[in-house]
Amino acid sequence: MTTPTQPLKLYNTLTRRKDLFVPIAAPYVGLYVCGPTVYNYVHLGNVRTFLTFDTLFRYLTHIGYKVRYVRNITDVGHLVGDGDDGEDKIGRMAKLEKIEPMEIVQRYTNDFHSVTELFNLLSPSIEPTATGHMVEQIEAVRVLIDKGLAYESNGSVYFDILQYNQQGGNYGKLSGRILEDLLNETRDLDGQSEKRNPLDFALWKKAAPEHLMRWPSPWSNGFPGWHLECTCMSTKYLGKQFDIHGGGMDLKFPHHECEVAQGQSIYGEEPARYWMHSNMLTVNGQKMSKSLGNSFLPSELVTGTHHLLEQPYSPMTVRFFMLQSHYRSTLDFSNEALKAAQKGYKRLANGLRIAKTLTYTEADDVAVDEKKQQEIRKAIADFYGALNDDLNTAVGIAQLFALLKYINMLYANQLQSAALGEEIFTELKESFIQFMEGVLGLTEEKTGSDAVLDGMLTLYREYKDQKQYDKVDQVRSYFKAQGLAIKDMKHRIDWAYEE
RNA sequence: GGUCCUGUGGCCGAGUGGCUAGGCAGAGGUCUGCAAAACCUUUUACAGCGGUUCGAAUCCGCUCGGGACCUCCA
Repeated sequence: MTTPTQPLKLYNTLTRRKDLFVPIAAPYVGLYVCGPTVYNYVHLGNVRTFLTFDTLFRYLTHIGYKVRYVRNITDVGHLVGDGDDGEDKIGRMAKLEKIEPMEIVQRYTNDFHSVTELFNLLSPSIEPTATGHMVEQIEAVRVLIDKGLAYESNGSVYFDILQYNQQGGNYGKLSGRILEDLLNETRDLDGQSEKRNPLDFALWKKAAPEHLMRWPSPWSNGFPGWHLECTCMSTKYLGKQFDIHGGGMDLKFPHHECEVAQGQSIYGEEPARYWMHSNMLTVNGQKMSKSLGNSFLPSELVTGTHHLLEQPYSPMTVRFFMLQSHYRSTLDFSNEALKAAQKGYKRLANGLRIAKTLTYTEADDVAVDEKKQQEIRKAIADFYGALNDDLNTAVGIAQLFALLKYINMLYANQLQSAALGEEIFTELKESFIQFMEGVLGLTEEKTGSDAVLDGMLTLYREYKDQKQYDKVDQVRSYFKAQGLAIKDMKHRIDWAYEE
């Protein structure tokens, strides 16, 4: 195991600046990401967050870290509606459809997995579920009560925020909130008599008689609070304190704030050293969310059936589209932007296909082109520089296009491989393939069978030699119908992905 | 209302004090049976006003616009 040498900087929500990433125990890295609540289909906004951390996982691995990537499935505990008197989301769906809660969980977990596969998101090292960690959660509640940081009320247990701060805690430090402000804001909403303070959040909720999902506990038959599962699962698999905790911007408060308070209280240590938050995907400037009804399902995207979509877009097009922006910026979803992304992605995909076929040819009569050598070296170095700078995939992709130029030139015989020298040639080829597939997760989307295409291409060549241009055009149409174009180069004929 | 983010060329989108981001679209060229692809060249910019500075898209202030969180949310 070589020690990673890339100086990676990550924007840390805790410090509000880009911090040099130094793992607790290099080369090992612990990464925890809040996964989906499986009560409905995941939409494209959700995908953006998982894509962000997929990229982080890939890059950390690429530069030599051994990453344990934990991404949970929330299958209980989320409340519906206002405050803590709401119903469990999964339970509510189950009642609506008259099926078992775990059937709901299974259905949407399956859907989630098919979506991650669609977008080429790598599987996490561990994918724990909240229901599978009931014992740990109950134990955590007990510890908090013992420490005087939680209290029972009517069979439910709440985290005592005022007490936490009196004991030296700093509720609000992650999300940048001031406790006094929070208290002022919530004063009016009071009406939740079970709590000592409206800010207190549920660790354990007593289940109402009609509530389907319930577990026995010392306090009541009930279910755990939403924030507790992540605390229990992250620390169980990554330790009391681990390297990186990620999630969507909208989880910063209260979810992650509560996790900090819980972890600090239970273990006496801040749970994560780096907190990362990815920004929202927007539609016409507004956050994409289920509740606003402006969300796209991945399936709608691929088929182009959503009323806001003018055409289908492939998963890799979307992946490329998202990677072209920085993860901390909002990204607006529009047809025009998607169409542009589609063309950009196709060019890169062609480059990938080509790069894999390139071979080095020695030639004594070809002069070495030092300028091009330097440009290639610089593009590769700049790619790392971009990713090291808080995962700037947008700038990274710009470097990919710089490399692409040389790959295309080599392929079209506009540049001899000998002009680069074997070392640079190999670096160019290997880097491009690794950056594309390994780091950015961008792969080719094959549309036809190679054997058939090769056959058609042979025909094309024959017709061309015989100057039967009407037939030639027919073959071209055949390719075009499959989203492919024929490339006529001086030294050879091949096909390429087209829009 | 409180806290915070944001406003870049036709479109998307990087960029935090001086150096061409990039993609898409547009224009011209090389190549070609014609195209396409590829490569080369190229047009359009930093919301407005004021300030700091030798110098600002980049820092500060104000104005206007957009958004997020404060309640479930990736």
